[in-house]
Amino acid sequence: MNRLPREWYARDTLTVARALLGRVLVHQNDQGVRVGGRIVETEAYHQDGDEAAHSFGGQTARNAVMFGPPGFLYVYFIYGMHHCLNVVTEVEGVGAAVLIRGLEPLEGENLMQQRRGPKITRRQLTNGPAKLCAALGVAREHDGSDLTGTALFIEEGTAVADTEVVTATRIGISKSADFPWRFYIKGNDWVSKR
DNA sequence: TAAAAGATCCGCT
DNA sequence: GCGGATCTTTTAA
Repeated sequence: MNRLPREWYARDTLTVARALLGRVLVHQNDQGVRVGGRIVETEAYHQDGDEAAHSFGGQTARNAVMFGPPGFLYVYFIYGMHHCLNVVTEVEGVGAAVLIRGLEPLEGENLMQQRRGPKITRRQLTNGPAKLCAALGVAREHDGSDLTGTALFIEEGTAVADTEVVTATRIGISKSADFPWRFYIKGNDWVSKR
């Protein structure tokens, strides 16, 4: 399966957020063990006019990766106990990224279960941004990882038809909350509901 | 130097 | 459905 090239990410953030649905996010360790899943829910964040974005108001030490070149991973720590995983978009200098909110498990489910705990159902493994981060074993040390590299990458998978895509407002934010910048696959079990 | 808010999840009611 | 856990980042004094 081919990995998406860097120029694929160097486009309009909303376009990339929509196009990421159906792609496969994979984390492969040194032993070649793969853990991955199909992206079923995303949210776009952009520095222009989007008060909810970390990049709104300019570059800081935390959000520096968002302003870097596209095709890299932006991981941040939130609420004192959770990590969230983003894909950097647009050309270098623009602070924009796409939050991955939902993943359908495809590979390495045993390892996911191990990381998430024994009482977790299959659907609870990855139906939320912090959950999929834990399931994939992604944390702050992966902030700034190259998505065109060999450890963390996104394969092209299968694009999703427009009839299967739902556009909605974003979740869990208080500012710019009415922007329809959330995309998910209709009826999929791993979309974080609400 | 301190304080408050935050792109969340889980367990209890 | 509601609130607690828990800590990093940012902003203000």
